[in-house]
Amino acid sequence: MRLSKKERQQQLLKAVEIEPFLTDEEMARRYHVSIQTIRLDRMELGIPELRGRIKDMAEKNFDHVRSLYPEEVIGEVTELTLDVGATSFLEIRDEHVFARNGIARGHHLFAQANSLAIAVVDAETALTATASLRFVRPVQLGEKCIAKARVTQKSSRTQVDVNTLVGNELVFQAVFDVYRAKEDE
Amino acid sequence: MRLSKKERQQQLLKAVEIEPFLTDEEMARRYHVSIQTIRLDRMELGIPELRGRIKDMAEKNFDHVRSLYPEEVIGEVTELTLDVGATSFLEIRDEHVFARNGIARGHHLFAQANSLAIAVVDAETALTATASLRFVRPVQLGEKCIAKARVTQKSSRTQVDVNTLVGNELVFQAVFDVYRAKEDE
DNA sequence: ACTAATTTAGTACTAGGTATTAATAGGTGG
DNA sequence: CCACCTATTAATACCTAGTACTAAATTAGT
Repeated sequence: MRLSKKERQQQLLKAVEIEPFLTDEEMARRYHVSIQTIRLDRMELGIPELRGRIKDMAEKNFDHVRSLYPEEVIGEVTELTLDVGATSFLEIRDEHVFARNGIARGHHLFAQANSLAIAVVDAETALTATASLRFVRPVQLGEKCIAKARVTQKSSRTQVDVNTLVGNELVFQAVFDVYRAKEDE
Repeated sequence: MRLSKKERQQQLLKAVEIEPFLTDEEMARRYHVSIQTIRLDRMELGIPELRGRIKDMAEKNFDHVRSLYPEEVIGEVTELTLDVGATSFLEIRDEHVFARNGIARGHHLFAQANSLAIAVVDAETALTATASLRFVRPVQLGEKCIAKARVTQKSSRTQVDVNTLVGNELVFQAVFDVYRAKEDE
C-alpha cells in the first residue's frame, strides 16, 4: 500500500540515517513511488544526494581517524618539562562514557594519566611496570579533566604521580612505576 | 619538469594515500600530463576511481564507528558468569601499539581488564573505586590477549582479580575494587 | 632511422544525480 | 460540475567523474 506523503518522508529520514548508501532508485522501489517523487522529498527534507552523503561520511571519519590514531598522548598536553612534570586536558565526550548513566569509563581517565606519565619520562622508550589507581569520584559527561603529572623518584625505576582534577576537585589519582626500556629487545 | 613514468606512478600512490579526494583532473594538472595518462596509471597501479575510494572510506568507517562506539566491553567476551568470573579476548592491532616499537600501550590492557571486571559484577551500575596493576611484560603487535576475571570477594565492595595471558604466559595482572552504585546519583 | 614504449585524443557509454517544465490524478470547496 | 490545489509522474537537457575502447602522435632507446 502507498503511504501518505508525510509518512513516506518520515520513513525516508530514518532510512537514510541507518542506511546512508541508498540510491533514489532503491528508495523509489521501496516506497512504490517514482524516482521524481523521492527527489522532491529529498529536496524538501534537505537530504543530500547519495554521493554527497557518502563523501560527508568519508570526510568526517578521515579527520576522525587522523585525530584518533597517532595521538601519542590521550588528551591535549598543555605543559611539559621532561623528567619533572606535565599537564594535560581531556573533555569527557559521548565516546568516553557509559551510555546508561553518562559516567566516564575508568580506562579513559587511566589512559589520560598513563600516557602523560609515559610522555614526561625522558627516554626513547618508557613502559609502565606497575600502577595503583584510585577513582575518587565518578566523572560526568561534559566535565573537563586536568591531569597533573609529577615525577617523584628517579632511580632505575621512575615514579610518576598523577592527579586528575575537575575544577578544583580531585577525581582520580594514580601512581605509576615507569621503566626506561633498553634498545635491544 | 616532467617526471618519468615510474616516478610519477610512485608519487601518485603516495598522493592518493594522503589525499584520497583527488580527481584525475587534478592529478593530471599536478603532474603536467593528460587525464588519460593518469587513468592508465591508475589502471596499472590498481587505484580505484575517486568515487570508489570515497565509498570505501565511508564504508570502512561506518562499521568502524559502529564497532568502536557502543562496545561496552573492550575485547570479545567468550565466557561470563555474573558475580563469579569471565573471560575476554583482544588481539593487539596497529591502533593499540606505540608506533615506534610496536608495544601495546598500557591503557588498552587496562581497558580490557577493567571493562571485563565491571561486566562481571551483577549490578545496574558498577564503578571502579581502586585498582592496582602490574604490567608483567610488554605485549607486542599481533599478540592475542586472554583476560580472565575472577570475583574474589563480595561484600559492600567487590574485588575482582584479572590475569591477562598471551598463550600460557602472564603479561598483565590487575586487582579491582568495584562498587555497586545507587540509583540516586 | 626505426621500433617500442609512452602519451594524448577522441568517441561512446555509465551511474546517479540536478534543474526545469509540463502533464496527469485525486480530492475539496463553492 | 467546474475550478483549483496538492501530489505525483514524465520528459528533457545537463553535470561529474568516471569506464572501455580505438587510434594517432610523440618520445625514447638503440
